Amino acid sequence: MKTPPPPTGDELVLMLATLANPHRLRVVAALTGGRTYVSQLARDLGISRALLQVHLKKLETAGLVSAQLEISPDGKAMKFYEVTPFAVQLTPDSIAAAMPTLTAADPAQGRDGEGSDR
Amino acid sequence: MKTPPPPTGDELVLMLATLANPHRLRVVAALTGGRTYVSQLARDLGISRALLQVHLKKLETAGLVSAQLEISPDGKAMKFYEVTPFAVQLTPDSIAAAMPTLTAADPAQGRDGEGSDR
DNA sequence: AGCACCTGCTAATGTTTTTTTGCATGTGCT
DNA sequence: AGCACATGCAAAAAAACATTAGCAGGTGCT
Repeated sequence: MKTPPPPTGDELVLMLATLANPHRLRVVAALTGGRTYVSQLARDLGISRALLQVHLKKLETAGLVSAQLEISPDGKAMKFYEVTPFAVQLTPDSIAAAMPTLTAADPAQGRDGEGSDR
Repeated sequence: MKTPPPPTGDELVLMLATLANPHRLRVVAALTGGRTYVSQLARDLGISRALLQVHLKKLETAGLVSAQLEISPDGKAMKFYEVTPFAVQLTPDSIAAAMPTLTAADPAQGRDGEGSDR
């Protein structure tokens, strides 16, 4: 088996920012136990559907979960979610390695504001 | 060598929330190349000292970096920072494993608000 | 004394998240 | 028709975070 391709700096921040939330971590954990549909997941986690949907959308945007809309035998439209099998190693070095691909406002450009600070 | 102890749910969120910021990631990356003092680091990264200090404080609170105040031979007080050699594997399973120790507002307690949603 | 560096803190401001509320739509069953 | 479930979206309120600006204090050198 080979190591999964390391994320770019931007992907890394997005991933970290997405996982840096209790609700979203719980969602990932819950889905690790198997796929489910929105309403059911909301009941399992004890949060409102509206809130859960927002979190699911962010997780999906970060590519941490994926969804597929299915029609249950009794005609109900249900959206099932499942986790994406991601794997990222977080260490000072892995972070340093991702920095060159971080495009977030890089101050090391024209801006300069030191000197008369005191 | 053995695997470092997995973080608790709370430590995990704190760590993720702390790293989920471009500036802080750059700080970690910069320190990976060796320790430095605040003002120098601010110049290297091209950001204000005030801003850097705030970020350093958060990184330190999360235990990702540590500092030691030193007096340079010419009498200047300088605060050196260095990275903590952390290592966390981020996968659906590692996250699920940390959930039982996540104390952030756990809806699955007394609260109950389903039923008349529509 | 005045300048160059170093550190630290806070109040105020701007921005971005997070959560709630409310409304719309659709199917099946009684 | 009315109830139970499912989905989706968006505006508005609340809370958390990021950044700036300004002030304080200290050492050494010219």
